[in-house]
Amino acid sequence: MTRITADVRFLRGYNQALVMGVGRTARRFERSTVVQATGLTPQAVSKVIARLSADGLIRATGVRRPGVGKPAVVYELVPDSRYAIGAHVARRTLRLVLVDLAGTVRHSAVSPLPGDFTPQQLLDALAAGITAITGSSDVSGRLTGVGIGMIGPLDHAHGLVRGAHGLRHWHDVPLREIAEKHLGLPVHLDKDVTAGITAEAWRHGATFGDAALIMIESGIGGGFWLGGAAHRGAHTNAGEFGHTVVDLNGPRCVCGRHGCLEIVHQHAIEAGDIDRAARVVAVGVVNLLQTLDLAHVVLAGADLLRHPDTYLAAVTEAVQADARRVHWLTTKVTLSGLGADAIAAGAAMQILDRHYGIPELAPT
Amino acid sequence: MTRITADVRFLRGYNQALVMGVGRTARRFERSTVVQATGLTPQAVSKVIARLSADGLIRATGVRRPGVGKPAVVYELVPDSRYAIGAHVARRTLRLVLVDLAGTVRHSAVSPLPGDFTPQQLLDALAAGITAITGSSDVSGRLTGVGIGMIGPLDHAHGLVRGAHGLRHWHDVPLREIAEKHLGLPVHLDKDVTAGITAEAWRHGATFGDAALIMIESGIGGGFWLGGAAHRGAHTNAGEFGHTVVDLNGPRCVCGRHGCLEIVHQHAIEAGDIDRAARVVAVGVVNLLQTLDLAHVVLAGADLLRHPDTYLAAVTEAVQADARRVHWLTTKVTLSGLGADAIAAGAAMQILDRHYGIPELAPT
DNA sequence: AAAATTTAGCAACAGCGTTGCGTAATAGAG
DNA sequence: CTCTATTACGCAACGCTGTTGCTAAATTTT
Repeated sequence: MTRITADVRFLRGYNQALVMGVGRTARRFERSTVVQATGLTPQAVSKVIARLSADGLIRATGVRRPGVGKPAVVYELVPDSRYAIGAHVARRTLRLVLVDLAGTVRHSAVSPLPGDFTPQQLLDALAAGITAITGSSDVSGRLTGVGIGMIGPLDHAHGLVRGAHGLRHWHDVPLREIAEKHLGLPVHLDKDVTAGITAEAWRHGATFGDAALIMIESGIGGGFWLGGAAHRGAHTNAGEFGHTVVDLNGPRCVCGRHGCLEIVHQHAIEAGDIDRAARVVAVGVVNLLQTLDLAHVVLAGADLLRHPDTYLAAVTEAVQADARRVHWLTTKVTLSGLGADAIAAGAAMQILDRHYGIPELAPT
Repeated sequence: MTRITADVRFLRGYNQALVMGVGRTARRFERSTVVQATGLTPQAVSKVIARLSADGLIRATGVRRPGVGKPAVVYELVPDSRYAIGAHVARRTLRLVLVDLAGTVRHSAVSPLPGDFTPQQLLDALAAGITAITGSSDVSGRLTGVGIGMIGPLDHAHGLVRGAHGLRHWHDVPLREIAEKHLGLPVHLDKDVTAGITAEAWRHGATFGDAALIMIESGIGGGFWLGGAAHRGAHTNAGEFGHTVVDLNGPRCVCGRHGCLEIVHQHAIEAGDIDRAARVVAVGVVNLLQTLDLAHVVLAGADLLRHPDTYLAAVTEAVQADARRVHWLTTKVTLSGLGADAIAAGAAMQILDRHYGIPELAPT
């Protein structure tokens, strides 16, 4: 991993992203808010605000009278100033969302995908769906790109699908490249779970610490947010959390090992014992906490959302039991606030992040 | 986690750190090497090299004749220009090392610690050991600080030992503060495993991708290097890898759960079955790979080093079996090249990192 | 000896946040 | 009403970064 040089443009993007982060988190903000949140000098904040205003990303919306002194100008993000489209590619469905600069899902639509669909069929479905969305909304000139979240394995850096689980026509498909050509828009390709955790990080803002998204949807996966960024691993293959062994003498899994979290969970489901299934997931989550020490755990996925309260209760209880010995070990457990849109919305936010988020210093 | 502002001093520190990284990795380097490795312009590299030379951190050491054209000046890091002391605090021993700017261990000494030692006893042992080292080596004015790697739980950001496993006198001890006062040097406090993985990252340089250090030494812990930095987790408590469940129906562990990696491993050891113990660790390592997708796994720790080849073989085999399905999933498994010095040396490197490593943008 | 090639630095420049200071807008005191 | 204290905020100059344009030096090749 060769690091890239940092020049003054990095500073510009970085501090600009800090201010945008404040704007997304707090609906309205003034200069002093930003000064406190970022540590920038008031003068620097003025300059950044001037730049962002000129680009139409934020706007003045009134004044606040603090009692004595000149009233402070109140700013707000302009949600309609930029949009991105997010796609969640699952085995049989394509979910498309339109997300604005504030992170709000403005449109959401699901369409079926042909069984064992080909790359061309996906491209056609994407193009048709995007046309439908841009036709019904006025996003002219403000669409920044398309984010695609899908099952792996894939190579995020090169936009390459190495081979999607359960799909035959997806071996070493350069999806990003052909999608950009087909759609005429910048495309970002990532694993579904990584897109999902990005959405959570966006919604929570700068206060979002290390976190994981547990996704239960025809398999169990994990998306990670560590040190202020998505963690993808050395080969964009992080998150195969369902294939960690929790029962050395357990049943054989499709991956060849015995007692994977996923197969143990599945057996409980097939036995009709949702409570036990939820407790199995809880064991896996506590394993994650022991290993990574997370501040947040977010639960998501279609199968999980069939019994959200059962899973939430089991995981919460296990996490609290684990931390009971000490007062300082606090971890929040929540359901994803975006529901079924989580992955698609996160994929869209990854596009917006490319322009208005913290610039990367270490590419690849 | 409030991010801090980035100003031009960040650029200076960042690009300087890139050049220092090249200097540590390649023993000798010239301007064109740095240009290629960092992406900086030749002129920028000249400026950075001028600054570093003025500080005595690097020096010209000759010329290379590339065939045609003006010969290139060859530079090298000046190892003796800066030193740091590293301390590895275990339950019954204190290991102190002197590390130079190149990352070489120049002195190493182990002294016993009293059973159930107190903070004051540790401070005295530290002071005595440091005096012995500085007495026998000429490090006057070039000692940058003391790094302490010890068992947790602790609070890295505030330099606070919350309570060390198995030690009674260590509850909420502000070790960094009192050690800085007692020793008159800057002190960095971190978990042993985090210090250990930092040492590996230093030795491997910029090419070191996501990695873990597995430490087996009266317990099983893990140190993580993710996204170009040490991963400590939300409460500096990451790495309790030994307390992840791998056998749902396994024996009860001291932590209250059943079938933790650590207790299953310990049972195998007690049964005299080292091979089985090693395979248990291998299962844990593969679990990590599935979750985090690592490029390197480094094995370390006193107990592991009693049977290094057995562990290395078992883990290597399990990792290769896991990756056999695909060609692109490559993970290197190695023993720590620093042996028993790994933790102490890493703690020292954390001090050097503070001055000459990549500056942090997101403190706390 | 002249040309080609490679290395390296000087000087001017653009862009960033910072500092110093002046100005605008308000509330409250006299 | 007038004056003062207070708060908000921007202009201008500055220091620092890496970048660009160009010149000079050192060596091999022709």
